[in-house]
Amino acid sequence: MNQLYLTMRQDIIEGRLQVGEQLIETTIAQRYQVSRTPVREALRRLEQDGLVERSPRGGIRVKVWTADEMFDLYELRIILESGAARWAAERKTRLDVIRLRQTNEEMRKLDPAVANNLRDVNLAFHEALWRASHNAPLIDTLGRLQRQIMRHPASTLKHPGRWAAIVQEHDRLIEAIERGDGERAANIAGEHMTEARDLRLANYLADQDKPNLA
Amino acid sequence: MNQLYLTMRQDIIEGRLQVGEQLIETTIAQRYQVSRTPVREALRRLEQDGLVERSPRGGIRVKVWTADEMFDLYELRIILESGAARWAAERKTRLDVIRLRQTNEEMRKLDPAVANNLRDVNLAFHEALWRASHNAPLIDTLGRLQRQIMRHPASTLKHPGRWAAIVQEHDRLIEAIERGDGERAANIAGEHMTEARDLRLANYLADQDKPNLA
DNA sequence: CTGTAGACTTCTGTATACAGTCGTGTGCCA
DNA sequence: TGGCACACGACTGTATACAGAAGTCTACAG
Repeated sequence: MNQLYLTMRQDIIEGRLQVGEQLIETTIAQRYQVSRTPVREALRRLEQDGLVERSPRGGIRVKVWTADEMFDLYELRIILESGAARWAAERKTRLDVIRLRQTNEEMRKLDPAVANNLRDVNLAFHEALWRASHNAPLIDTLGRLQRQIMRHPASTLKHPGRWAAIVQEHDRLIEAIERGDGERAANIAGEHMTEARDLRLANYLADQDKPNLA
Repeated sequence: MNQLYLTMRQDIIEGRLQVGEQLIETTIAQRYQVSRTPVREALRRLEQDGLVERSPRGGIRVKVWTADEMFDLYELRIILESGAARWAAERKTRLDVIRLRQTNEEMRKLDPAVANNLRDVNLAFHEALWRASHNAPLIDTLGRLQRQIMRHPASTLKHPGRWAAIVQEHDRLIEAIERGDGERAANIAGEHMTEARDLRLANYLADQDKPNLA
């Protein structure tokens, strides 16, 4: 919908708008060659996305996440992905299963050493999972969360052996969903996200000293 | 912050803006005696709150919830409240426990037959619980969800015996949290919300024929 | 040298005007 | 009489101008 909103969101996610940067409406307007009106709208939406925040002094800045906050985001995501998996097992359609399979097969074909779309295709799998839950507010919430988490480089996918492990876990998850075993699906999804959290946080803590990556 | 946003949100929650009503910017602007600019901002924020939605034709309407969607909202809330209770048990401070106790004692003192602030004080208890989880994204998400659910009259609190039962369940929940028993706290909270869901949906379905309440 | 007051600068909030798009209705032609 | 085209109207998206709040800097006085 809003072109500027999408552009700015991408610019934040991909780091072109620096963390902590003061976002002054007139400056942003000049930068993107539009007037203040669309800038305001974009900023409001980004604020509700949790990608920018108002400082007490009234200014708006690109949100800085501490390690603690990243941990909280992942904790939340763990229970939401578990829930999504459980409901997917209960509510899936045949089309949902096909979509999951197809996306995971795409993932299997990729060579993590050379592919540069690991994050996108992995996200596609999770979106397929969310969708299979057939719970709109849940899908919406997971999307929001994902955008906040995506603010950070997804280097964990390049860890040696990680990609293959992910594809295998996805296999097990699909199988549980197809069998309608909600409990097992929830467990697998929970463990899956817990591993992602631990890897990510190890990464994050290691990067704490390199300010430009944080 | 935004006065108009808050006013409109309240007007939607309390039914002064009718469900399904077409929200045309200029009309709203006249109605609230402001210009279109703040109206646009308020509408965008309400849209992200899920209180209004764009129809494919481009118009914005006050969102209509089907029984299925209400069910989904509650399903989501059940797992989030469970999560909040679990983390509260793990992360609570002494102040959190005091707050929970105090709010529940306030609830105990009320006579559900005559009090007209049942919803507010019950909400205060749950907010205290969320807060005790010390997980900001979770608190944020629960608040958003609550606003969507609040769109509907909370008549379930007036069911005979329901209020006393709620206070007792809260007692058990507080005790589990204080003991640090996350598993038990999560279970109690989950059951608590499940009961709320079932009562609410029974109510909701019974009201389906009375269009003005739906 | 330090504290306070006042003005200037800067930013956000709001109003309004203008442009573009989309749907609908009417009129004309086949 | 039916279909197509053109025009008008209504609504949203965008730009810009104006107002008000708040912070800062400087100057003057104690």
